[in-house]
Amino acid sequence: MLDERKLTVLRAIVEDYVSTTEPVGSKSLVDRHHFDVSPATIRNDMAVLEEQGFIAQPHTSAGRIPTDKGYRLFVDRLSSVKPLSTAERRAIESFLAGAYSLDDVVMRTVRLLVQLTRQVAVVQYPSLTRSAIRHIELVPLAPTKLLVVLITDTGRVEQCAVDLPAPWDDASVSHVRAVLNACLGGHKLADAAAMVPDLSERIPAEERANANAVFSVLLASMIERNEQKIVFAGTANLAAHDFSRGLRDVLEALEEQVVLIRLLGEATEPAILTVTIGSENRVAGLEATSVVSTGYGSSAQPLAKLGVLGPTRMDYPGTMGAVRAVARYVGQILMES
Amino acid sequence: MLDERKLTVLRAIVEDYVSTTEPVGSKSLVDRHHFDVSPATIRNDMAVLEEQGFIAQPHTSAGRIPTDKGYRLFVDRLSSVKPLSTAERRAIESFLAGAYSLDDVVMRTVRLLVQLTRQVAVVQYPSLTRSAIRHIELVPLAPTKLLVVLITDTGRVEQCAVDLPAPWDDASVSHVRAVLNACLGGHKLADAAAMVPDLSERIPAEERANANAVFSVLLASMIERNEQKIVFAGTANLAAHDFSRGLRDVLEALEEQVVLIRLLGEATEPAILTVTIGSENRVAGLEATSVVSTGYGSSAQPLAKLGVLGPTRMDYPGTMGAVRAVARYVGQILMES
DNA sequence: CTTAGCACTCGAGGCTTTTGAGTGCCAAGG
DNA sequence: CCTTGGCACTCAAAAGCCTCGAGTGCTAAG
Repeated sequence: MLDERKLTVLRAIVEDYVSTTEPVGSKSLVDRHHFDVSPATIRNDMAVLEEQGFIAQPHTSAGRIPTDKGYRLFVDRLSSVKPLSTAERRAIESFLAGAYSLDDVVMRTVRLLVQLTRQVAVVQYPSLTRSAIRHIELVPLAPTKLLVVLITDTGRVEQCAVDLPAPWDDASVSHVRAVLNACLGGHKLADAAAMVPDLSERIPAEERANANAVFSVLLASMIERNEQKIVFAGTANLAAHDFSRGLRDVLEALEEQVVLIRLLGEATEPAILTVTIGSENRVAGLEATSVVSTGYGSSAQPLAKLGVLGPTRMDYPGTMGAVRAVARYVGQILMES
Repeated sequence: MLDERKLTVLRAIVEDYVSTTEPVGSKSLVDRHHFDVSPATIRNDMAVLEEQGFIAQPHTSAGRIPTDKGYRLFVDRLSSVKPLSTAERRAIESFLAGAYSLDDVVMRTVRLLVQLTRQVAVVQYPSLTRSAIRHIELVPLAPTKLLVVLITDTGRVEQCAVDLPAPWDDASVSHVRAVLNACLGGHKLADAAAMVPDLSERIPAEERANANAVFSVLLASMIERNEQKIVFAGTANLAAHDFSRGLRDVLEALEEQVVLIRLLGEATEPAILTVTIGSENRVAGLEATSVVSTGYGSSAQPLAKLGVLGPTRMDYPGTMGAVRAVARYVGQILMES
């Protein structure tokens, strides 16, 4: 159906369109890429490609532009991830190495992606579920208000305020703190839920109400809520491309946490790049954007996802290279610390 | 120089221009506002106002639009802060009351301002200097790596990793932790610096190097770095207004922390609204934007600043009302917790 | 100081023309 | 059957032109 040359033509169309932003015609195609056939032949090929839905023309008498389906084929079969230069790799490495806290790592990562791709970068905070509990601190703020602070072996700190059902004195707090640390210390957060019943038994009955409030915050709020944490940057790069009237929609979509999380997709498996093109990501307002995303961490311990969002007309090989490289380094940094 | 009526004319021009987005002419002016003089008279007034630099015309045969200087006069003398409706106040209150952590308070605040003003909101994290130290936790991550966690009486938690000059055993860590908490507990962070020498004396000489590393991180990194923390949201609202080609510049400026901090201005005194109009804020790319900002917290304990950024053509009274109201509630929430 | 009258300006919007890149189709040649 | 040159055709974009009208400044009279 699609012979070798037709595929080459499609690849050429995508490449040219991405670099020039203008519909590409048969003539300029044979000029730029030294095809040894005539424009007329290319036109025939283009007619077929159009019939199959890989390219389209904005209007008669204009060149062709790739459709989402065309980009899809390009990404799947016609291109390969473009590795970064060693200079770029070194830059990534040194920039990330300077981070002094998780917030800082995430912040630097997102900026790095923006720099490398000149697009919008999205980074999800690493999951806590695989981390082990190092220390739990309970700080009374008021008679019925307590601050729960969770410190993991990866050096992360999470906090949350709890409203207690009843007042608590310092001694009780100390006791619960001791029990918590004794029982949960060293265990994975993911396993913590299973240990709560056992834990409850060790608490005097009259203090269970309060203790349970603490437990539930520990489990529900701190761990799950963290999955939702996500940041982005680089919106200025959107303004460069012309999203006709859609820029506003794109910006609005980006400010919705839920949308962002959905954008990064399901698969958390690191080392696998996911590309979602145009209408493939079912989000209102983002019909003209593509997302290149991947998980980071190790496959034994996937942490979370990150990615880049840009116009469907983007440099896929380059973007994929940048995303892959940054994901690797971030994973590295976070695993070793 | 400028009699009563000329001022009224200026006010009318600002109001009309803000609401219609179109240059306003003498005719429509007398129609909308029931001036009991003729358009010709207004024209004379407008000629004077233009001569003085308060208004300008985009081109001959178009109406007038206010200049930065015109907006300045309007804000200073011709308008008053528009209080929010009780419904809006209640909405603010209940929305902020639901916050469960500082991050959440800040996040909600910024979103609230975006909602109320339909512009870009900027919120600086509250300063730590006035908070008292409640607890300091030291968590060894590796032989020469330590996590310092600071918990304040306001329920805030700050963290920072430290690289130690020499390995440290658990006993030493415990000792330093105890000393730290004994000496600093209950004191303001602002006073902590003065207490370090005293603190040092209580540490055995062979451990001072490590201890000092911890001290310096506590002081320098955690407290000062926090001042830099700032978030914004609502960029989608920028797309609505037409910034000709400047949208990109605005977005770029917003992503620079330093710029954001500068935008919020010097004065931290709460209850005082600062308005910076157009070219008054000396930031490249923001010549066509105004900033309405104020401090929050109490005047006895100013916490930080927040504000709103929008096109110079903005509803100043309304925006000022929203900023003032939100600042009050946020201050309240943060002071009581 | 105010006002009516008037000539003047000039951008916005509508309409037409021109231009040229690009197409599809056909018939001839390999 | 694929390729190719030729050719008529299409149509968006750019340029030119015209008209319309809101808005102005000026002047002279009230």
